[in-house]
Amino acid sequence: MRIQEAALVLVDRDGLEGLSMRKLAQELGVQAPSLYSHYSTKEELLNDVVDRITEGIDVSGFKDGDWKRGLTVWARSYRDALAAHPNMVAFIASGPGRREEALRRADAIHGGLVSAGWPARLATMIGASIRYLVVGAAINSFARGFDADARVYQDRYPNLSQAHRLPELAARIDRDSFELALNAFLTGLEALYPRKRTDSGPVPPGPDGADGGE
Amino acid sequence: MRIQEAALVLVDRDGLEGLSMRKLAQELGVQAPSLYSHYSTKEELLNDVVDRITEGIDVSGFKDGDWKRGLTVWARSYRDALAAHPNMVAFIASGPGRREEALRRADAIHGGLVSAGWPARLATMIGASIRYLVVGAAINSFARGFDADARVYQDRYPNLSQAHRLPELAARIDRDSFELALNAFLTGLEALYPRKRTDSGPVPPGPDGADGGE
DNA sequence: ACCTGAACACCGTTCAAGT
DNA sequence: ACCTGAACACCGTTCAAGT
Repeated sequence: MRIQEAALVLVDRDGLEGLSMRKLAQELGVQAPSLYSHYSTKEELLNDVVDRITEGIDVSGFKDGDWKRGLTVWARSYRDALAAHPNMVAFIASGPGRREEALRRADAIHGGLVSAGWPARLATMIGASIRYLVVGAAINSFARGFDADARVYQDRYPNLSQAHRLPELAARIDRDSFELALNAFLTGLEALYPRKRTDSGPVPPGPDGADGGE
Repeated sequence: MRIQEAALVLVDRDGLEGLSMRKLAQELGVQAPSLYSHYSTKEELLNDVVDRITEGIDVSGFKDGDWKRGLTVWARSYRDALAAHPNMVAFIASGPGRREEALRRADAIHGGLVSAGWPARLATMIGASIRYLVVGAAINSFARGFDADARVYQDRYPNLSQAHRLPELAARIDRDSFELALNAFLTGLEALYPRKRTDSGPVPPGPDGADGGE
């Protein structure tokens, strides 16, 4: 749909609160109420935009029962997808998480972990943990909002030749911190729940019926 | 200030977008423009509310160089502070992080890690990782927004007697996932950077001057 | 120093009416 | 099925004026 694309362009350029139905309509050469012929609400439109972004997330890394690789591929592509549209992160994160594409992918993750031998309850918690890291990293990004705050950093680092390098430094810190967090989490997970290579088959489900629908 | 308290009550009750200057003024028995005698902007008022929430975060757990305990105390009280005001989380997270109380506490964490023997660069990354976990957990909370979505869950779990227990189940999954993530991260951190008990003294700073001001 | 009424430039959304 | 103009009930914020 052309509407979603125009909306995403506007959000990327002007921020989330820079998107109004009137401005979006103008960009499309139309009046604002016309948009309600296609979407019954602004939120519905934004949810479609989120679905479009979510489509780029790669959950196919679970081949051969390699859950560590599956999680790493997922986490990195998830983070990349959010980092590509930083102004959408707050909306994506604060939503109730009931979006179609997100649900489909969450199911794939859960399935990948379970068939790699993790009990359902732990699979749910592991999926949640990775989401914490990805969303937290995307939203707490040091590089994000840097431009708006440039003066503060210049005060801290009065050396001008350093100041103009701060954006790339911030991006590096963000990426390194995320990789450290992901790496340490996966390493710790293996240490806390050691498993023989031979019991990689499916495990009987636990007694808990509700694992959160994650 | 009475204004902040009233604002926080309104946000807790009606959500972040349920707070308007007009409604806040009405709650205080005053007209909206009067508020601008105390705050020059709505955002400035909200930042003060955030500072008030942040005051409850405990960064005092670093005594005796026990960095693992320091981080755990910090992370849990940080999470508790956010969970107490879920409607504020999106604003807290999306902000540029230039708030006074938050900065003071970030400095304390960094100092605690460095005097426990961590190099400055790693200390920055560890602090960022914990923030990812806490903010991600607070914003991706399964319990948050549950009420608004009750029907979806009832469809998934048509058993009524289970349905009314879902809020507590969700809260449990949230807490367990957070504890798993925190525990695995700290365990993995120790595994990736093993250190003798004897070199717990301060370590000479690395060659990198800018660690992000975290 | 604090408050007020009136106003400005915006919002999301509805609705009757047009094609 | 899609679009329009007009309107409704809101916003954050400014400003001259009052005490």
